Amino acid sequence: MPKRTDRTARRQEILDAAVRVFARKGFATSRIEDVAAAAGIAKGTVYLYFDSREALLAAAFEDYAARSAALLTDLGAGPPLERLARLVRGAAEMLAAHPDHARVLLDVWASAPIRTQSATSPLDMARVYSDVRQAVTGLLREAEAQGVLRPGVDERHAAVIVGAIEGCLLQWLVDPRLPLTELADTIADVCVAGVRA
Amino acid sequence: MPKRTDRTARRQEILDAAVRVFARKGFATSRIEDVAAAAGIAKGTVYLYFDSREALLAAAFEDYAARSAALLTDLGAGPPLERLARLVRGAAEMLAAHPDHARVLLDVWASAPIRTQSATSPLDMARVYSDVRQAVTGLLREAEAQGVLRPGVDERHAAVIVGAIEGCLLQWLVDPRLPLTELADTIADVCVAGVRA
Amino acid sequence: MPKRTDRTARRQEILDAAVRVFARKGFATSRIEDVAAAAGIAKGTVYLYFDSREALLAAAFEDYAARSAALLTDLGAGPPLERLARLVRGAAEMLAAHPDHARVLLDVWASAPIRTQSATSPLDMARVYSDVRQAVTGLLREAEAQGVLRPGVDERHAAVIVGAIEGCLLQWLVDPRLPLTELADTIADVCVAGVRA
Amino acid sequence: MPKRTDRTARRQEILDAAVRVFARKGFATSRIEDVAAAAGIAKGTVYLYFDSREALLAAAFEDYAARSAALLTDLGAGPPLERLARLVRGAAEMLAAHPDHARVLLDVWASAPIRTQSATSPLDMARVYSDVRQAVTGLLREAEAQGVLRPGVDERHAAVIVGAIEGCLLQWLVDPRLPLTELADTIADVCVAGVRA
DNA sequence: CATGAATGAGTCTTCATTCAT
DNA sequence: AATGAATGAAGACTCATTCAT
Repeated sequence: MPKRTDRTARRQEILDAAVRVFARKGFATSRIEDVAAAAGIAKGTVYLYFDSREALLAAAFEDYAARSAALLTDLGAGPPLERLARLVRGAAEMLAAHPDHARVLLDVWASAPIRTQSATSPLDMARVYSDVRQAVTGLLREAEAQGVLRPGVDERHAAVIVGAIEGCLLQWLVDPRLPLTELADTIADVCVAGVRA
Repeated sequence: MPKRTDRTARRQEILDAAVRVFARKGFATSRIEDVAAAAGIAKGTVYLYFDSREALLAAAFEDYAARSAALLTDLGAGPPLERLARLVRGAAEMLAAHPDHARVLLDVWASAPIRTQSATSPLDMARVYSDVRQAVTGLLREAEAQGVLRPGVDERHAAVIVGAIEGCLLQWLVDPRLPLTELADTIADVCVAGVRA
Repeated sequence: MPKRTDRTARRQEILDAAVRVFARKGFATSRIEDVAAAAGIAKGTVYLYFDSREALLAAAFEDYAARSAALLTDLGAGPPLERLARLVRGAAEMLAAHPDHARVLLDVWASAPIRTQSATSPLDMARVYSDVRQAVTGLLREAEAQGVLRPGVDERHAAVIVGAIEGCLLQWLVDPRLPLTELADTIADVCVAGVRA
Repeated sequence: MPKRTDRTARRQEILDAAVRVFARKGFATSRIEDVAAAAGIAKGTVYLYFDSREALLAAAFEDYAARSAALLTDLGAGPPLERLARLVRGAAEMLAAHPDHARVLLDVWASAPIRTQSATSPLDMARVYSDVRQAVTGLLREAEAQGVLRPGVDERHAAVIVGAIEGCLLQWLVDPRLPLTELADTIADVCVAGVRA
């Protein structure tokens, strides 16, 4: 019942609580009241900051999408395959560093509607992956121009590299015993070795 | 001579209808009545064959798990890395051949409970992945014994290979424009090249 | 929990219960559960027969509209002003005979949206009154043709005659001490005397 | 010298805003926040001037009741039937001149509790109509004393006359295409002709 | 076996009202 | 006085599940 002034901070508190709850129970069985309780506020207060339960999931996705986009711009300098390895490791580490957010991705994936045509949804996971593939494809092209790639490498390989990351993430989410962090190097390893000349 | 179809066949009809419905709308928004309608039967009849809505999802998972296990035993003969490539391609093709079942995996993943320790759930996706990783690890060991592997390859690489498949599946599910079938060779390509000596 | 077969009868039972409840408490404060309780069924059952709380009000209105339309066709024979008197009395008696339905009209009126243009609403009270005015206008025209009307009578007088009925109804609804039935003759009296040559 | 306006004026501003809002959306769907927004103030401020949402409706009714009472005292001089016609026209014109207030009457009517016995409510519409009927009855008695009434006219006719006004108002509220102002003369016409000797 | 009417627990969401600032 | 963040009671509606027919 305190009168908070920083709407943004309060919003983030609620979102963090939501991610925590969604991660524990899954989105499907998480009630708004659970989120409110986790945030230490009343049910109705959640609605002052988010339009609906869905909006909480969408906001969580936005957080992820933003972090994901940031990865693509912080690759530093160096040979393209080195930057690729950095990108792969960065992604794995980012996911491992935010396990609750990562767990919520399962729900984001599941709530992705069948996208026959285009249609932009609030949970445009397709766009995120497309962007990452673009970035990887760019790095592969650079490497190819430098002659360090074996022939026949194309954007499909970008999909496989992105897939390797997400697939390891998935296995880790489904079975936390899998050491995602330790896997980061291996992913980079396989991916780079898999395309190098 | 049962009436029209025996109990097992009718059960499978219902399950197929459920998979169809779950694939279109997602498990969360699919109602028992939708499944019944898709199967051309009444709501109550579903309960004569399945204990609950959850049981339908579990049964769909079982179908997948069985097909997945089958993949591991039909690798034929030949050099281990060839069999590995066959396994990878087989998995991708199996998934692409059953798009509705594949879509339901999104819901299976999302309904995976947090599994701190062991705990066997009706949706033991962890077990499935573990089995596949075991198989891949076996092939890698064989290859290693034959000296065709570069040094340092271990069971982590198995996780990455499995991850590449599942991650491509995921991207395809989230964005059907991605050509999963065409990707099969590329996945095998990268995975094998990524571990070969 | 009995298994009823006559859907129409059950629907009418629920609607009757709803009218009873709405009449006692007003639509605004009547909960679906109240209606269900009055009908001796569970809350959810109401929704098997009506889409929403609003739909119950709309259905109650339909009952009224139908009864109202019936009034316009059962005027029998005789001089037009006699038939007009019969119409007026019939309306008053019909309303008095169904006090609960009449009370619900207050809520129907209040829920009539502002109808700037045309737009057909499920509660088209405007249409009902328009129809009655048409009928009254028809009778007045007949009377005029027979020369029994004083000059200058037009469709406005129809509105006033309809108004007299509805206005008495309103006063009765707001203050049940007013004897609507006794008023029927007076309304007919004033209306006929007010237009006669 | 109060800040900008004194308490009474501010209260009236809010009430006017409320009437505007209630007229557009109906009382049932009007939220306090809507009223505050229409008045250009914050939600909480409304409560400094009105105890509750209901109190706003009651206050709107009071305004109407006061205007209605005023009608009864400004009839000027002249023959009683002339004053009656003036009263009828005055009522219709008053209502037409304040369409928002008139629209709110629909909600006032609908919120009238079932009044089995007496019971004074904050929305005593019964009292208002009773008072008007008294006034009309007074005029009719005067006319009767002057021998200008046909025999048999009593207080029931007063109810019909009041009913004619309110019923026309109702039709206009439900269907704004009806020209209430033009109807004023017709109402007076029918009512006077309906009772004159 | 099959049906589908009935149930009622479960949740989202709204919004009148309060009160700390 | 004014504000608007916070509250939480209230209620519409859904739908998995049951069971009488």
